[in-house]
Formats: sequence, structure tokens, C-alpha cells
Amino acid sequence: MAAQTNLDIETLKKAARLLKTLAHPVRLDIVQSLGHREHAVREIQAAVGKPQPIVSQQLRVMRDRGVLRARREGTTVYYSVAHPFVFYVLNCMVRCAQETKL
Amino acid sequence: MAAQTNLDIETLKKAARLLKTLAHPVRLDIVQSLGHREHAVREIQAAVGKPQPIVSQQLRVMRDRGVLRARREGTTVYYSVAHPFVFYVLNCMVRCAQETKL
DNA sequence: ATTATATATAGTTAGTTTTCTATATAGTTC
DNA sequence: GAACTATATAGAAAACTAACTATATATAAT
Repeated sequence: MAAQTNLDIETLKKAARLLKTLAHPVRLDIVQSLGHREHAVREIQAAVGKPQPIVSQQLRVMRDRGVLRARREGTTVYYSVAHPFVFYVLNCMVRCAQETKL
Repeated sequence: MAAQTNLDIETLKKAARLLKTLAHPVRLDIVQSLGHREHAVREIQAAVGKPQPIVSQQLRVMRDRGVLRARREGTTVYYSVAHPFVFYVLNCMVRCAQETKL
């Protein structure tokens, strides 16, 4: 059961923005494959099986919105989850999927 | 901490669709104001302070996607939350808001 | 300096979403 | 059935998002 929530408009706007950031199959797949660890772009790419520019673009969207962080080491860039919201949302999805309620 | 998720593409698509359905400030405000109870459209309208057609449209979006259900009684239509996902997501938001991490 | 590898960006097109104003429908009351 | 109330829909313009191809940048290695 959910608590009685009472978030003001500004908070709802921020929340909507965050939700929107995750509301895309490839982006969800990316954060799922990242989990709690850092991964190089090419690993992410392999995991989600999408063309490189698409992966790069989606990574940028999430990075710009504070959902991911990036760290460069030589030519390799490592991405990781920067916001706990991501895990909370992934958990919601798993929970629903287990209840076969998606 | 999140469990290691491993949802397949089809599940991720459904999840993305559900997230998208909630990823809008007015729609979030609507589900928040609904909580676990039924509410007439005019009550929802008063709660979110938006023009009637906008509220009706957003209600329809959520209804079409299985997030809300509607029940008519006379001229009044009552809406309520139809999918537990809504509460899970509201909880995520509240949790983040409390951690001031939105 | 040239080449190779890893990642990012540009620019275009197509599709989707949001919002608005106006109008329609469904049910009720007289 | 005319008028009234509550809700829904239509249709158009503006804004945003997604996907693609081509190209650019950054670092490293020779």
C-alpha cells in the first residue's frame, strides 16, 4: 500500500521528468544492464544490441538528466547509475513482472 | 539496493509504456489525488486545478493504458487506480523526495 | 604524423505528445 | 422534449522525441 502522498507541483514536475527519462525500452535496458557497476560503452552496447550512436544518444539523455554519470579512462568511457530513483523504479518493474501485472 | 534485474525486451517495452503513462505532471497529480479511493471527475479537476478537457484527456490516456478504471453513476463518472504499479511508482517518488534526491 | 579504436555529435525525417478552443454526448429534471 | 449538468471528443498548432546516416573528436599506438 502506498502512503498518502502530497507532493507539490514542482516536485511532480521533477518526478515526471525523471520518469520520462526512464520511460524508454532501450534506456531501461541500459540501466538494467548497468546495475550497480560501471560499464564501458561498448559493453553496454553489446548488452542492449543496438547501434552505437543510439546507445551514445540514450546515454547522453540520461547523463544530462542526472540519472547516469560518466568517467573517462583513456579512450574508454565508463557509465554508472547516479540516482537511486533508477533502482527504485527497476524494483517496481520487477515486482510487477513477478506479479505478472505488467 | 536493487535486485539484479533481467527483464526481456518485451517486458521492458511494457514497462516503458507504463512509465510513460505516469510521466506527466498532471497525470501524476491525478493519481496522487486519487489515492486508493474513487473520485468523480469534478473532484479530480478541483484537486489538480486544470481545465476540464485537459483532465478528461489525461484520464482517458491512463484509462486506455489500464492504469485507471472508470465507473459511471448517473452523470457522474468515478475514476480509481487500476494498477498497483501506480502506487509503487508514487512510493519511489515520495522516497526520493524525502531524501531530497529528486 | 598516420592509423586505429572508442565514443560523441550533427542534421534530417518521421512520429508522438501536449495543449487549446470548440463542440458533442449522456443522463437528469422540469 | 427543452434546459441543465457532468464528462468526453474533435481537430489543429506547437513542442518534443526517436531513429537514422554520416561525420567528428579524443586518445593511444606505431
